[in-house]
Amino acid sequence: MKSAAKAMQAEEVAETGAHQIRDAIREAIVERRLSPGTKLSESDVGNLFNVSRTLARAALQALSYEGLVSVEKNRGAFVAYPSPDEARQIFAARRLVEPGILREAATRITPDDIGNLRELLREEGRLMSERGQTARRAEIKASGDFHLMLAEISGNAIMQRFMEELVARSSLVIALYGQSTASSCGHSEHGDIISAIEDNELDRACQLMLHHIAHIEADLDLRERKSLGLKEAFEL
Amino acid sequence: MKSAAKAMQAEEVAETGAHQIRDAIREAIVERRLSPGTKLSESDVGNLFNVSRTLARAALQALSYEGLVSVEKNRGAFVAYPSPDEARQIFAARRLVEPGILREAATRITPDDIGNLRELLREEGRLMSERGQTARRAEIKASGDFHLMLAEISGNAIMQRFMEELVARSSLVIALYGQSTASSCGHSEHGDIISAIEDNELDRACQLMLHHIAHIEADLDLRERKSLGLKEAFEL
DNA sequence: GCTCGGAGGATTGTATACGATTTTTTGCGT
DNA sequence: ACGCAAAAAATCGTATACAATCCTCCGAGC
Repeated sequence: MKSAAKAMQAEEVAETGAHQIRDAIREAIVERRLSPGTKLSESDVGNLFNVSRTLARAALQALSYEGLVSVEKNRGAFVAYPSPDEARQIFAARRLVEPGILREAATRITPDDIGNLRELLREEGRLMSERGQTARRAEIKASGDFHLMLAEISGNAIMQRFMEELVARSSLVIALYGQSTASSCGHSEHGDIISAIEDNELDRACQLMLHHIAHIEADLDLRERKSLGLKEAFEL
Repeated sequence: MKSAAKAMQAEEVAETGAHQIRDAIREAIVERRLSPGTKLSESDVGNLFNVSRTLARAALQALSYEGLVSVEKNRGAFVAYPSPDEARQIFAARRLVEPGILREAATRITPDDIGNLRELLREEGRLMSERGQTARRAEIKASGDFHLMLAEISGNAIMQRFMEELVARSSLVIALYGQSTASSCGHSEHGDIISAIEDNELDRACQLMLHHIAHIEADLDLRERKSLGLKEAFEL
């Protein structure tokens, strides 16, 4: 999927250096190697990648447009810490757009695409059975890639980019509010959706997608954690 | 709408200076004072706003994330010149998300909101009957604001931001491919949609929205204009 | 002992400087 | 005159420098 996506999307912005840094940090965030709230100082980022603050800053700026990083004036950049309300909005957005993307994708899907999707699924399953951090991270990415691949198949680069943003932000939300340590994305549900598409049961596929998203959301505990950094943490 | 929108959205990024510049340029693009393809050199932008290239660059960068400006490596930034295919994708995206936004908005809409919408409509109508460039520009903005206000009412800041991007890019597309010099957005159709919402006829409202978008799109001539900058322009 | 205030350090905001790349111009040769 | 090549100008890419702001910590005062 990576090469295909890059190819059709045209390289657009480039911005040489900042691009790589942005992608590297985004990947770290999505794979949850960077936790929400972590400070990303411009100097540190610059030193880490051996570039000047100029580029580090540009990368952080870019990530803030995607909602993965929040920069506070004169205070610095932090890995985004989505509020429960933001989390709800992210999933509401996904419920709103994913059925539409699915419908669009279904009208253009080729046997090749289905092959690729099933391939991705197998990979996902394989990772699920493996142990270890790296496998867990790869699994997180793979489960998101399923949704992204559908967006890619839909042929609409704009919706694809939007979905990339939503999936990435979802990863943050799950990191923050997810309860089950299990897979972030019901694996079997992905397969069911593909099957429904194959069988040309569009409406059912959409229903499954909605259920799937609701499933992910149901695993969240979206109560305001007011950090209780006050004395409440010790009283009682 | 402006103050309400600002208030609920939280100021987020700030980035002080670049923010203003970005907004100013975006407004100029959306109101079509800047034509697609116009070069926006960093120095010129900087001089124009009396800031350094650093901030000018940041603003252009930001606009490129919104798809309003395309920056080409080592060549500079230009007001985006959406291809016919891009144009189709923009409207496909709108058809995909606007009904959903409308549904969401309908469940939360208050009498106050309806009042504001009707107010906006009256303003739009007033501008339509006026002559002159400034009136035309204000009308363009007002017709877009109708869609944006619905997104705002929906209460989903993420969808709202996405719609802002789509509406802005639509303006570029219409500037490039629009045929009728008339209003870019069927004025009466907006009113019909509000009425349908008021009457609680949700499905009809969505249908009207889809027709409305199709209407706008139908006014476009999306044939590849290969600029015919060659001799073809004079042969024959 | 606690609070308030200020010096010091750290970090961001913005400007400027310099090297790299592209575009334009100029001038030579044919 | 035309075309091509090299120099000049313009513009971007990145680094560095300086100013402004914020945070920390220490000391004076109550």
